Formats: sequence, structure tokens, C-alpha cells
Amino acid sequence: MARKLTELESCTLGVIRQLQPCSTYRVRQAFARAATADWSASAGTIYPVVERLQRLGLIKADNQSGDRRGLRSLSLTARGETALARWITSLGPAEAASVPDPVRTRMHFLALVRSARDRRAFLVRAERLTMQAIRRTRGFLKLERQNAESDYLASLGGLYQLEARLKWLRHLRRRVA
Amino acid sequence: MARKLTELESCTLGVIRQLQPCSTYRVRQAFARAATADWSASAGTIYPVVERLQRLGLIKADNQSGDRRGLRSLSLTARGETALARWITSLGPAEAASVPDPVRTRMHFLALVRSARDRRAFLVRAERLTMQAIRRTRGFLKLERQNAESDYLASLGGLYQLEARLKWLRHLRRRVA
DNA sequence: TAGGTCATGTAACTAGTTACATGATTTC
DNA sequence: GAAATCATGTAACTAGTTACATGACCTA
Repeated sequence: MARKLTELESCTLGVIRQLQPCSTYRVRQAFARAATADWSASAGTIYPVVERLQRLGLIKADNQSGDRRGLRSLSLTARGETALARWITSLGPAEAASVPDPVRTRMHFLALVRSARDRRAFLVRAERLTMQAIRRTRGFLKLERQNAESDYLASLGGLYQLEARLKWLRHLRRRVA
Repeated sequence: MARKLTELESCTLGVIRQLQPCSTYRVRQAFARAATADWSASAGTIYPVVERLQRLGLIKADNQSGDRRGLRSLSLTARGETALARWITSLGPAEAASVPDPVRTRMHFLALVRSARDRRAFLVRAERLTMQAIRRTRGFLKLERQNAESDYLASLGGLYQLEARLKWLRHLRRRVA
């Protein structure tokens, strides 16, 4: 039995499936353009992952003749298709358990900041940055609406969560005031 | 200028500040009991971090005499205090940008699952697991309410976000149906 | 005195990042 | 022909995980 794929590997598999046939370079671009930067889109991140997926027999790479750069055309194998489907549908309690959030992590320790002024400034700042993120996401969604509907619906979840964070931050600020 | 601390290092610093004076073992327990499992609470994770913080001069460890296990009492140095405050208040756009979520990651690729039945099953499953997580978080919050208020308020943010996810998932299911 | 908890760690590994490096192709 | 983009990668590193290992202390 093959080992469980990491989130990045699975996600890469999904991106290749969406774009296939495509080059690793296109995959990188897709990661770079994504609404959320869960992973670095640099070559050092993506190329080794693609290599690994290939070694696992989940994708195949056809060398494009006539391109001296070594351009390769990636696409999923049958095993890749099933691995992708399994990753999606085998969502477990651990993955669904929680939503990690660096703003919330800091909030746990905000009481340790001595100055009331600084604490307040943090809340205001977090609110402002979250509003900015919401605006960016809305803009992003408008673009995505024209493209794949499933990407649009997925990103919508991110908007919901940012809005929930904003609501929470406002609640906290009222409480502090 | 010292390098920027990682989220885990900063978070560990915060936990030590909350519990000080305390042993590394207590820190591990705190991570293990946390509502969200952002990091493993195993010895191999925590001990090296504590060692690093000590080497950076952010915490000090007084050897407890009379305990042959080598029990040490950790607490923040003055530099540790400022580093902690800086980490909290220097929240930037990158940290505030988005809320990563493994459920949402999978959603991006759900359209690639061939069977409509499987797609639907995924949505139902995600909903059920999210509801479970919400129940667990609520129970956790009830306990936390009695303890530190700041931890309670922070964890409340997690509840808000899980609820937002549930709302989103229900929206998607209605749309699919 | 036995079993559970408290308390320390280490070694091997894995995944992901950063920074570097090269050259082909296309476009102006 | 210069500049931007397309396209490939590698090497060194860092952080975090898993699994292992040891022994003291406490309580029934």
C-alpha cells in the first residue's frame, strides 16, 4: 500500500488534473495566482513534488519534441485519478477539526501585552488587514466567477471565514471598549 | 538583528509566559490540550523549540535542585517579553491574508470526482464532521470560560470560523441539490 | 511494589523553502 | 537585439514529526 499523500502533493495532483496537459511551469503559475498562499509556488517546491508524483506513477510526463527547453506535458494516470478522488473523499475528523489562523494564535496571548493602547492597536490593525483581505478576495471571486464554478464556490468558503473573523474581531473590540 | 521567530516558536514563548514558572513537560501538555492541533505536542517537537528559545536568550531555565529528573523551571527573560509582544503586534498582511482550510482545499477539486453520488457524500460528510468539531469546540469553550478569559475569547474565533464553514457547506449542498 | 504520571531527551527522517543557476522562446 | 517570459532544475538548509529511550516520582 502506497503512503498517504501530503496536502501539497494531493493539491498539486488536483491542479495538474485541472490544467492537463500542462507543464510544471503552468502548475507553478496556478499556485502563484491562487487566492490563498498555503504553499510557496517556487521551483524548489513544485518540481520535486511533480517528480515525486511521477515516481509514484500518479502522473505521466510526455516530452514535447521540438522544444529544446525540455518542455514536458503532464497529465494524470488512471492511478492518479483514483488517488485524487480518494484524497478528496477520504476527508477525516482531523482535517475537519479546526481552522488554523495566525490571527487567532496571537489573540491567545494578547492579554500578555502590557499596554492597553498596544492591545487596542492590535485589534484595530487585525480588523483593517482582514477587511483588506476580504476586499482582495471579493475581487478575486469576481474574476473566478467567469472561470471554473467549482473554484469560485471553493474560494467563497474563504470569504465566509474571513468575514467570520471580522465579526469576531469586532465583537472583541466592543468587549474591550 | 535576530531572525524572525516561527509561529511555533512564538506560540511556545507565549505558552511559557502564561504558565511560568513551568517545566517543558507542562508546555507539552498545554499544546496537547489545545483546541486546535496546529502542532504536534510530542517531545521531539517541543524540546528542541525550548532549547532554541533558550539559546536565543528569550527564556531562562533554572534547574530545580532536589529533583533528580533534571526538572527545570522555565520563564521569560526581558528580551523574551519584548520578542513575544513584537510577534503579537507585528501582525502583517501575509498572516491576515487568508484562513487555510483542508476542507476548502479539497472543495477546489470536487468537480473532478466523477460520481455525483460521491460528490454529494463528500458534502454531507464534511458537514457532519464540521458539526462534530463545532460541538467539541463548544464543550471546550465551556471549560475555558472558567479559566483564562483571553483563551476563551481566542477560541471563540475558531468557533465562528467553523460555523462559517458549516454555513458555506450548507449553501453548497443546496446549490448542488 | 506495581502502575501511572512526570520529566527528560535523541536519532532518523521528511517535507518544504530559499537562493541559485541555466538556457530557450517570444515579443517589441 | 534586448527584454520579458517560459521552462527547466539543484543544493543547502530549516523546521517539524515519529519513534525510540530512559529514569524519577507519586499513589494506592
